[in-house]
Amino acid sequence: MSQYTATFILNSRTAMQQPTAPELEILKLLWQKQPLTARELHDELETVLGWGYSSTRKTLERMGEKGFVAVQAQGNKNSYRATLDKMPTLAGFAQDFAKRIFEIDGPLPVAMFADSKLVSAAEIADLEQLLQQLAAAQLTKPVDSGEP
Amino acid sequence: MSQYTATFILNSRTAMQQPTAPELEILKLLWQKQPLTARELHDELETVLGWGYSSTRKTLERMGEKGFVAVQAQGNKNSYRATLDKMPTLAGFAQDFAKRIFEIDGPLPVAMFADSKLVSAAEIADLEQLLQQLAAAQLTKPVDSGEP
DNA sequence: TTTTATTTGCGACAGATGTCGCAGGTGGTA
DNA sequence: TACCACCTGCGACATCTGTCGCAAATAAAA
Repeated sequence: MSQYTATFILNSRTAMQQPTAPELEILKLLWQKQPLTARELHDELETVLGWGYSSTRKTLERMGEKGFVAVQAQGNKNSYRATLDKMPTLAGFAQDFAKRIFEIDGPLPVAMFADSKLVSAAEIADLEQLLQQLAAAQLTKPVDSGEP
Repeated sequence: MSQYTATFILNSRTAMQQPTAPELEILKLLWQKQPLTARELHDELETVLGWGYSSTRKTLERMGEKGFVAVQAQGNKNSYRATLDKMPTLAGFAQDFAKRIFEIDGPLPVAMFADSKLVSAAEIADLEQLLQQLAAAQLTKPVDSGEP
């Protein structure tokens, strides 16, 4: 079975939000190499996002509030580590995409992820599992009536 | 060849934005049956989004400003029609998803859309074309340096 | 220990989105 | 023609995001 916990499925009431585009960029870096300081993260992101250092830090700060990353004060500087697991997060995006954009109910065929620069063969196997779980969970989920 | 114009590719400076989640919901309805009045749209959306009538109209209004829909004053009531073409829009979402989330450069395999409740076999063929174009366009596109 | 280079926390601001409510028309009906 | 139901334009407000800048704290260097 999968070594990951399917972070997204739980928590129906709080509607666990997905990371935004820039947040995902940061998470990707962290999944590659962990932990990293704000400065390190920034230096990599700069080329891609063209941000000022402050923007990077603010984003990190907000990600902390949302529980996407954990801060570790190491001496005087903080370093960050992802608290969101890679594969469940990615699977969540995939499922949401399939469902919301294309109205595909069953799990997506993992074949489509073969060319991804992000996932290894081993991870693809996990992804398959996760996608299946998510698809199943979705079918049993009652229609959200949006009551506050 | 595809009967659609690839609305998204053009327009590099203005960065043609994609519709948001609720906006897409509205577009989907319009692609199914066109034109529709605000009230008609609302009655269908209500169950899914749990919105008030005003919210629906405001969203429609903003979609008009963005050029996603066109308004037609018919007597005293307005009806709306989508100005965004279905397949190019969907293809845009797919490509963006592949690229931004999974870092897949080539075009997505169309097989994955087979189970979509949204696209017919004929449309899948078009989708394939569009995805290929988008993937190609992406490769030649220079890195965005974010200069204002 | 005084200075200098970095950090960090936090406040700010503009723009996009979700979500309403109100006031002023218009058409049909009594 | 006076009234009622429904429509439209438009202003408002709370959030979330993207993006900074500043001042206080800390570590490293002189």
